[in-house]
Amino acid sequence: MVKRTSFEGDSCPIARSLEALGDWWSLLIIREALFGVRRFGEFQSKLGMAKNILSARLRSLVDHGILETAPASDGSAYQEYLLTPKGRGTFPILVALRQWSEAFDDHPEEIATILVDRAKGRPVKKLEMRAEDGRLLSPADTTLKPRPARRRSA
Amino acid sequence: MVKRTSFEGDSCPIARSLEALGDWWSLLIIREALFGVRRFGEFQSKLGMAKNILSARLRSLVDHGILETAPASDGSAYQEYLLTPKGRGTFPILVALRQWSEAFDDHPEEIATILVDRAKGRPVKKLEMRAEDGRLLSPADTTLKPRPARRRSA
DNA sequence: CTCCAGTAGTTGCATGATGAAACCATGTTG
DNA sequence: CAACATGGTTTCATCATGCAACTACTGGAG
Repeated sequence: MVKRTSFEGDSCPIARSLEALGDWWSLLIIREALFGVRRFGEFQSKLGMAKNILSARLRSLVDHGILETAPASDGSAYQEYLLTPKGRGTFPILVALRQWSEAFDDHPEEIATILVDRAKGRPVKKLEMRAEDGRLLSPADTTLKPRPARRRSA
Repeated sequence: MVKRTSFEGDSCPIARSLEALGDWWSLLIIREALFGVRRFGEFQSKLGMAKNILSARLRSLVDHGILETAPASDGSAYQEYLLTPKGRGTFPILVALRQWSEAFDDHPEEIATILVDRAKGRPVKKLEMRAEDGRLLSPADTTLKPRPARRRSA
């Protein structure tokens, strides 16, 4: 069996995220969902992707608890795809991807939109990593520790 | 011609990021690089991936300006792969992926490591989205605006 | 009720991407 | 130079992706 290697059992949380989100279209589907897209046909026309792939991805995202299907809402007897809290929790990931493009893309003039604070209409600040006490952290200021085992004693 | 659809010309910055980072192994390679991995064989043994795929990904990451090849460093006449500033700029993306796993994974007990502040040994805070003036923003507090055209007048 | 159009998929087939292992080129060691 | 390690490329089988065609169901017009 050759199969694409799965990261499912991997102990690295990044690999585990990619197991659910790392497929070619998944994050773009979630992006559309965050914009309010709910219907199959709407995803399909906005993303311009093949319907079979969309079908497979939607099912995978539902299986991973990122989307859930709801029966209707606009009268028609079809179903729609709604983000779960877990799905909405991907927002920082999308913001990080967006900001990385904005900062490093070779052709930033081709980027059509900017993410702004709705109240002021001003661009949002870059995501910052901070310590518990609020100190700003750079990558070099961080390190990995083994996860403390959850106590099993009484 | 069938070919995987490319997001290269897409105006969405998220799609543009995924064009460079969205391949199945790319972010894990970058994760290792951020940990200090530099050599082909070291990537290969740590990630357990096929050498041909690693070779293709490394080349792609170099082409995208995320990694660069340097001639030596440890005496041997081989080359090594170093992160560029653009590559190091992916750190928030990896942190966002990690935190999403930590927050929403169905089996968080399988996650082996936690990212901590090196100085205090305490977990880093969750990434926060803030307005220019420092107000904390939720997804609903943000919206997209068309990018203001760069003035071409004299 | 019947016909027609639209929505939401599924199925089939062609092709690109991926994975495992073998092969190779170069440098390094004895 | 022979033997070995490093850093790949090539080969081939399988998986994933993409496109088109097809089906099932819904809703509305006549």
